[in-house]
Amino acid sequence: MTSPILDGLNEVQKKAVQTTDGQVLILAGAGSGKTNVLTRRIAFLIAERRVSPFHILAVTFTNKAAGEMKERVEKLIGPDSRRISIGTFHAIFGKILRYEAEKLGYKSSYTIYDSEDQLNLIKVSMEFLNISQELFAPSMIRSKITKAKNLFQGPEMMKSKADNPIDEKAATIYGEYERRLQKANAFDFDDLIIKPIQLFHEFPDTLTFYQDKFRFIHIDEYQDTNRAQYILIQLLAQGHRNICVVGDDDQSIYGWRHADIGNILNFEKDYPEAVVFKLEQNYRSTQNILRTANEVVKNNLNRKSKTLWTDKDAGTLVTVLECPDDRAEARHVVQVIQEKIRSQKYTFADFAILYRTNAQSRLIEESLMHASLPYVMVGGLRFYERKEIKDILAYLRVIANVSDTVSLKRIINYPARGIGKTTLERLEEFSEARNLTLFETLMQVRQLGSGWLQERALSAIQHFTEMINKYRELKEQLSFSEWTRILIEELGLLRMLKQENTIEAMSRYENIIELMTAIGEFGTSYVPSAEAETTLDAFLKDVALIADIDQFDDSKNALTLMTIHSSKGLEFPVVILTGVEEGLFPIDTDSQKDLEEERRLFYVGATRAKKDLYLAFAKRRMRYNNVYSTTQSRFIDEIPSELVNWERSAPSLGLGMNTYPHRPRTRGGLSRSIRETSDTMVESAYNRNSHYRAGQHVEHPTFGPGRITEMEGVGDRQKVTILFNDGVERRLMVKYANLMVR
DNA sequence: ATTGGAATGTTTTTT
DNA sequence: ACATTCCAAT
Repeated sequence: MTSPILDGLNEVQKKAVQTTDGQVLILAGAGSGKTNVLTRRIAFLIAERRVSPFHILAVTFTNKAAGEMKERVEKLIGPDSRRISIGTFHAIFGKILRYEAEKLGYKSSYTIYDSEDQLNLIKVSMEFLNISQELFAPSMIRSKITKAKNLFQGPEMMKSKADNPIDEKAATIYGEYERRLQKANAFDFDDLIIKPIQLFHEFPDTLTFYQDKFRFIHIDEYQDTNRAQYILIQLLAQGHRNICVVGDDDQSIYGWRHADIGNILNFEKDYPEAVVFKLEQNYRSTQNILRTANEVVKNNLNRKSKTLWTDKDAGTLVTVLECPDDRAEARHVVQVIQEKIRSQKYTFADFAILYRTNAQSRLIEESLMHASLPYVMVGGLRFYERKEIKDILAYLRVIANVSDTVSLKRIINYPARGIGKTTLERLEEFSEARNLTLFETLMQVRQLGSGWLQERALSAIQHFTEMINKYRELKEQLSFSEWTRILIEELGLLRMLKQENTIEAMSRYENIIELMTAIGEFGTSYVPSAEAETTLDAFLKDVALIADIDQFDDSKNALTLMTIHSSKGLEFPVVILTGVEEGLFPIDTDSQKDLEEERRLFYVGATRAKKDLYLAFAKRRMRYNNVYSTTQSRFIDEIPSELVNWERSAPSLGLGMNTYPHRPRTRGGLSRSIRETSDTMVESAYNRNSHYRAGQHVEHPTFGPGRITEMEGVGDRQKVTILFNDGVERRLMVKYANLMVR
């Protein structure tokens, strides 16, 4: 059979694509084209096997991966592909819950609680149960509850399995927490997986419906699924028994999130008839990089044996950068990048700087800023988790779902309107006694107003409920972005921030504007799928399920900074792993199991590289407040020495202009505020040397002297095209370029 | 009810 | 070193 869908695939890949019926396990090493196989398989099902897109389910690990897969399938078979269900577990089953909420006693306007909301609710539950938060840390309780949920254990089962007083207490809190979640018409992240299981158990008809809908099931990154996800998929797959899972046990790095590597290791036991394909040819990296990754991961005992190979060249050696301390490491990494850009045909976007912990990004960022190199950072503090954003989202959530008590409490007195702690306490007691939601109590407070609250509080409450109700009506009449604009205006937050006029307030101000832009864009692009989600519900769901990596925009010409976890699935010509030290990477050497996961993480990081791989480590590093002496990671020792080129970092003083003995300090501390204020800071830098025009001679710290040939954009987005003396024309962001007028 | 300063915890990775 | 939370003062 010849089909353009199979073009360019190797033999194993073709077979994997064509084996559409029954159970298929695709063990796909890093860079072996597994996403390609998956998309072609889906296209093949539709185009060749004449399966309706309606009957296909594809679960990906991130929204970004889902988006890319959608795009690629559409390219192969056209717009019909839009009816395929592609998305993350959370997105797909969140949507199903939207339709089926009533059966479980929820409303379809349910709210999704993130871990901060979760923690709030756990604290409330503990207060209610009179359990000491000093003795039982709420965050510890949360992790126990979430673990139970991921193992598909309810409060009763958790209690019966508890073998110590802490677990028993946690199970009790779990029960109360569940009760309150339900009352708030809210699901937490884990519920998006386990409530569908519950739904399918309780309503066999519904299960049958979805079994019949999803006749062909695909799960990407199967090694990172957990127990609950496993159960959910088993239930669905029992219908037509067509299930294809793709994964790589060597890339299982989410054990700490209760992912169960056993799911992939035992697939053949679950399905004795399963056909297994091994994709072992790597199309991404050089031999040296691949050998490095293989040699290290080989030390793991618990794995399916496979060896990646490539027909590419040996390539350059892996470079180990030994640095005296963490600052020297950051500086050296930047020097390596500048040198490569100068001497070879590399551009900023070719580089990724990866680290084990987000905290490591700070020094690297400082170093990059100092050298005026453009970068995008994935992770860190997330946009939608910033306080000012969450405050506004809380309004939207309450307007969508007035039962959402966690959000309601967040905004009831923000901005301050005279509903204080005592008032709130009374209201909550009252709600509890009458089994009302907090909002219901607020609505009734006037009728019952027999002196139990002060008149001032009463009228404040009335104002508040009137406002919320006004917007509940307004949202039916105006467009999403129109009524949110009016809401934000009425709250007066922007005015407050402007008055404050601190750097931080300005950054918050900008963030709110950015949120409004995002709302505007969402409002115009969202196409409601008939009688399903309202625009508001859909927006809130998207926001709740967004991952850092989803927002990563690889079209910008900038270096990439992210954790190794976030880098899974991506590739870059040059990858620099930093902090490759004992105690940091591997971070925890307590148990063999954890160590093996760290080693797999190393494998993931190393195999992101196409051409050049750097491993940097520092002999001394600041953590918390102290300086610690460290040694190179055992992973470095596990690499055969003939693959390694060892470089010692130059001493930190007396170097060229790229060192920064005393970096200019903004007032007060650095670190976090840099990220938040960078726009403002850059703006002032931009104002200092703003008036560029075409024809002007300028100097760039990396590329040297050149002449401006073209200008475009304004403010932060201003770009210049410069013809440099090496004859290369480059387009740069003025914001980052740090040009000097000559 | 709001504000400011002190005490406390946090950093491993995140849907 | 930071941010959040807690507590006392106004």
